[in-house]
This record gives sequence, structure tokens and C-alpha cells, in this order.
Amino acid sequence: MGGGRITIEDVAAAAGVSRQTVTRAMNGMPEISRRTRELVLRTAAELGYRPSRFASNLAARRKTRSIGLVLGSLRNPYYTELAAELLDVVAPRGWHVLMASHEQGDGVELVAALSGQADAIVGYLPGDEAALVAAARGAPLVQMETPATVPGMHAVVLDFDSAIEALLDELRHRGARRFGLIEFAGPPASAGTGRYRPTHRRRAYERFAGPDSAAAVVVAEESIRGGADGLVRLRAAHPEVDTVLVFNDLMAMGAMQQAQLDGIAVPDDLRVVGVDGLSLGAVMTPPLSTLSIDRHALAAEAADIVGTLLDGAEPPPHPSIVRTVTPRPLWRRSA
Amino acid sequence: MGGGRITIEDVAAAAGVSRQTVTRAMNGMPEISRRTRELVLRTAAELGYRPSRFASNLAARRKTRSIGLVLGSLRNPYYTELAAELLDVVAPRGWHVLMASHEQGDGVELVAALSGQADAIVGYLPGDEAALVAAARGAPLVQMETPATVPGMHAVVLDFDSAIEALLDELRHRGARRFGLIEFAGPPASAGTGRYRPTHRRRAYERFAGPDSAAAVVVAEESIRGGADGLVRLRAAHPEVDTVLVFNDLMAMGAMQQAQLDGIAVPDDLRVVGVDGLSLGAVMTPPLSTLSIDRHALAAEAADIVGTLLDGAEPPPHPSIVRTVTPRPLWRRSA
DNA sequence: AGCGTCGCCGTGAACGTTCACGGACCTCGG
DNA sequence: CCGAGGTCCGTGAACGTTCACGGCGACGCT
Repeated sequence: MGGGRITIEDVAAAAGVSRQTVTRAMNGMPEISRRTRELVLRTAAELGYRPSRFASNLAARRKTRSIGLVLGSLRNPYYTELAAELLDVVAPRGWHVLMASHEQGDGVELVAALSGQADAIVGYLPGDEAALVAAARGAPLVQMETPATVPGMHAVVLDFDSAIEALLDELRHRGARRFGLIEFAGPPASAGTGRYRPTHRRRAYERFAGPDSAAAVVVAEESIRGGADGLVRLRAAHPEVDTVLVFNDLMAMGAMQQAQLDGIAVPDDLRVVGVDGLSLGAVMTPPLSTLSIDRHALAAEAADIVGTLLDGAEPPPHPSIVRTVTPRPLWRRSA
Repeated sequence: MGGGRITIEDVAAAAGVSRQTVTRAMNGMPEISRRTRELVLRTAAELGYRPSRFASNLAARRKTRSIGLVLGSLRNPYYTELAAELLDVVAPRGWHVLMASHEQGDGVELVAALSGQADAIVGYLPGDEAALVAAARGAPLVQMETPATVPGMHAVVLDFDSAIEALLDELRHRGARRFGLIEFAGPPASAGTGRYRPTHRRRAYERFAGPDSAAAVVVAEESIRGGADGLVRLRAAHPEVDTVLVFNDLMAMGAMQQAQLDGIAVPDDLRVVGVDGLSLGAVMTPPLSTLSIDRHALAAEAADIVGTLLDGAEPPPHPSIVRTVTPRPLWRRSA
């Protein structure tokens, strides 16, 4: 007694019964009389007894898994739709999902915080891979979009090279002459450090958009406003651009709105293409064309990797597991 | 050996050291030589050892709290922005957030599933309140939007009565003559049961929109398509309606898109007002007017209730805790 | 009366980890 | 040569719950 937490023994003592009887009452087990159950429940409520989920899960040898999901932002529907897909995939197996976003800390911090609560961590994990693996304390890590290079880290990569090449080809067919790119500035945690690193999307763009297009790139923050702002800067520096590829749909929506404000006709004066494939893009005027990422496939592959890692044979496969998902163009009217 | 899980003792035996040394190696503690640490880490990796987070948290007497969040859908930005706010509020305190949505089961199922992993459960909890409390196994429940009526359940309610009254008044000022409502059909789990229950929003609407408006209500599902579909049905049955209130912004966006498709000018021929206050509504053409719900306040109040309940005095307050948040009109151009 | 059955309840022994303590060994100064 | 101090490592004892088992009345049947 005295000390800190109020345990099952305290309740048992107060109710004049044994541990096991308290357990039976709390968990709705059959071998208990209606009378004592209510007595126990009542005194438990009075004492404010709340069973320790750690002790409970440990003793019951429960197999319930929970997986941590690290996303860029919960204010970008792309990420949350991805979360929705993951939930759909894992919920039937009885797994839980813990969320975290880059807005709460850098990758290593998030992984460290999550590692105590989750059996595996998946998602967008920025930062040094070795440090991430160390912070995970043995929990499998599944990187989304970025390839994995160290043991203990696995990945579902996105094949932007082929997707963007095809996209740009088709855009040329449709009359595009000068491309521009509104690029992502990087996660907030890296903002202060001044450490911008070109994304996979940018590298693919620069490779396939033609030699003169490589310069027509502006870096903007990941938001509607960021997209709008990016378009203003891009047009100021490169008025000749007639087709702009935007890092993601959210930013593309901001760019489209800005174009409308500035009296630029989309797609006649300016073609706009986003990346992600948000269904919300379809309600814009004009509807937003986009390079659609199959979020269901992404989530399903990640969940599958986690499954094989956690429930598989005792020695986990040493080489990293890598799956690939290829984005596909979704032509609406903005391009 | 043999049995099931591979424990810390297995690693200790394989590495020829003791439990404690393995712990030290895994947790990066200082009192261990570089040599043995690497040895332990290596054999741990080879054996595929993954510490039990339950045992670990129990033994370490960790206070880490995690709270379960039940939402209607992760595909509706309203809910995910609410989640984002909650994350922002609780992450600094070191709390975690587990997500679940109505798409995965009914309220009682979700609460039961979450109760093993979370210390408290907040959000949109449909279903019988007594059953919910029982399923929570002593974990505090905080209902959002709906008032709480049984002990063990608390709430942050939304004052739609005053908000909708003020909204409708202002709309009349702006020329509205005949109101219509596109109403929410209820969570998917209740869909099969045919148990539609009027929402708080509908009741407030019927009370303040005038006697003839009470009939101009259509029930639709919670999605962009549902909103579009709802508008078609509403106009077919009530062509005289010149102002439509939509259950939420997502559905309102669908309704606006449908209006555009049908050649109805917004706001000249038809005023459209949503509920939620999504920032995405601002990128529509015309920008969507809405009854904005302060998601930050909602999340902060809920977190605060959980905090006082969990960390407060041993005997929790017997009467339910109730807080109130009042939605406010956000006038953009659609009305 | 004797015996099996049923309903209800209590007692050791896990579950797998960390904490507090102590001990072995080495180094170094007096 | 002895003791102080440091580095590294191992051993009981928690942590709070559930599981397996057993006990003890009451009841019904032969």
C-alpha cells in the first residue's frame, strides 16, 4: 500500500475478495456470482482502479500487435488516405496503428518514441538510417518511398523514374514545351538546418524534362499556400514555362488557385500536374491531373513486409526486403 | 528453450552472458564494454530477438500513456485534421495516439479492441453508452460532439443550436428564402440496421430554418459522391430551395461540384454552406462558406479531460466532465 | 449415507523485463 | 603490499496481471 499505483490487490482487499475474483469481475468471466461482480466493480470504480495494460498483456500472453506509422503531416490528405488504407489492411488481423508525424519531431525522435509502444514502424522515416535502426530497438523498420540501405530496414519504393518519364512524354504530346517544377523543401525538422536534399521526384524530373528545364525549379513548403507561393516565384523567374509539375496534389491545388487568382487559364495558358492522386483533386475547377500513387498497394506491401518479419521464421531474412509500387498518370482536365 | 517466444534469457545463454548484460546492450546503457555490447547485439540480431514491450514497460514502471482516437473516417479531412490537432496537443506530453475509424467496426467493437492498448479513448463513439463503458474496461471515455449520459463517459459537446440559429439568420439577411438540408445517413455500421437517427445538426436546422423547411431534407452518405447525389435528390424533390446547408464540408464540396455540372450558379442560383471549416474549402470555386468547428479547441479540451482523469486524484470525479465548443460561421463566397 | 456434479472462489506460479545491489577484476598511488 | 577507486558484469527481487489447479459448500441422485 502507500506507494504509487493502485493495483488489483488493493481492490481485492477493499472488496474482501481475492485477486482472481477481481480479474473475473473486470473481464466479464463467467465463474462469478452476480452479487460479487457488482460489489467488485463498484469498489473498483470508487478506488479509481485501472488495470495496467502492460501487466495484463504480459500475463495473458497476448499476441496483439501494434504498428507505428510515421507520416509527413496529418493535414495532407495523401498521408491520411495512406493511413486509412493501412488501417483497412491491418485492422482485420487485429493489429493497431499508432500515428506520428514529422511535425512532432525528426525521424529518430519519432522512432525512439514509438519503439516502446509499437512492434514495428513503417512510413516516411527521414534521417540517418543507422540511427533510425538503433532507435528502433530491434523493431523492424519499413521505409516508404525511399530505398533501404542498412540491415534492419526494409522498404516499399516508388518507381518515379519510369512514371515521370512516361508522364512527361505524354505532356509533350499534349503540347507542353517548357516544363517547370515546384519542389518540396523537406520535412520541417530539416528546415532549420538548411539541409535541403533533392527528392526522387526532382531527380527524375531533371533527368527527363529536357536540359533547359532543369533550372526551372522552385522549392516550396508542403502546403496549399506553399504551392501558391511556389507558382508565383516560378513564373517570376521563368515566364516561359507552360507546364508545371508540382511535388504533390496539395501544393498543386494551391498553385491552381493562385493561377486562377492571377487570371492564368488552366490548362490553356498553363498546364498543372500534381502527384498523389487525391480524390479531392477531382472537385477542383478544372479537375487536377496527377501522377497517382496507389496508396492501397503501398500500405498493403508495407503491412505484408511487417507480417513476414514479425510472424515469420525465427531468424529474420538478412537482406532487406524491398517491394516496388509504380505511380500511374491520372488525366483529368488541368493538363 | 523450445517453447514459443525467444526471450532475453535465450540471448544471454547464446552470448554467454547474463540477462542484465543483454539489457544493457539493447538499451545503450553505459556499464558495458564495447566488445560485449557488439557481441550481444549481434547474437540478438541472429536470433531475431525482439524484447517484449509489455514486459519492458511493466518492469520499467514506465508512465507512457497512449490514448485511442475513434474517428468517422480517415478519408474525411475533418477527422484527420482533428487527429492532427490531438497529436499536436498530446505529443509534447509524451503521449501516443492510436487510431481507429468507424469503417472498421461499430463503436463497441472499436472500444473493446482499443481498450487493451490505450489508457483512455476519445472521439466519435457511436452505440449504446453503457455498452461502450463496459467495453472500455475502466478506461475513461471522452465522447466528442455527443453529450455523455452515463458515469465513466465524458464529453466535449458542440453547441450547434446557437451556431445554426445565427447562421440561418445571416443567410436570410443575405437573401435566403427556402432552406434545404443534406443530412448524414449515419455511420456505416448502422447502415444495415436501418437505424437512422437524426443528427444534432438536423434537429437544430429543423428548429430554426422555418416550418416549411423541415421537409426539405435528404439523407446521404458521408462522402463527396454522397453530397453530389444528395443535391440531385434534394433539387428533384424541392426545386424551390435556394439555400442548402450540408452536413459537412466534404459532402458540400460534392454538392458544389454537382451544381457546377448541372449549370447551377453558386451562389447566385443556389447558396451552399457546409459544416467543418476545412481549409480545402477555400480552394474550391467559389470558395465554400462553412460553419467552422474549432478542431484545436475540441482536441485540446478532450486531451485536458483525459489528463485530469488519468493523472488526477485517485478517486475520479463521479459526475461526467463536460466541455463545450461553439462552431462559428466562416463566410467565403458560396453563400 | 455415499458419490458425482456444479457454482463459486482462492493460491502458487508463471509472463519477460528492469532495478538495486553486490562482487570480481584491474589500475594506481602511497 | 595494501587500500581506494573504477570498470564491467551477475543475482535476487520486484512490476501487476492472468493461468492452472484445487478447495469447499450445496445439491441431486441412487
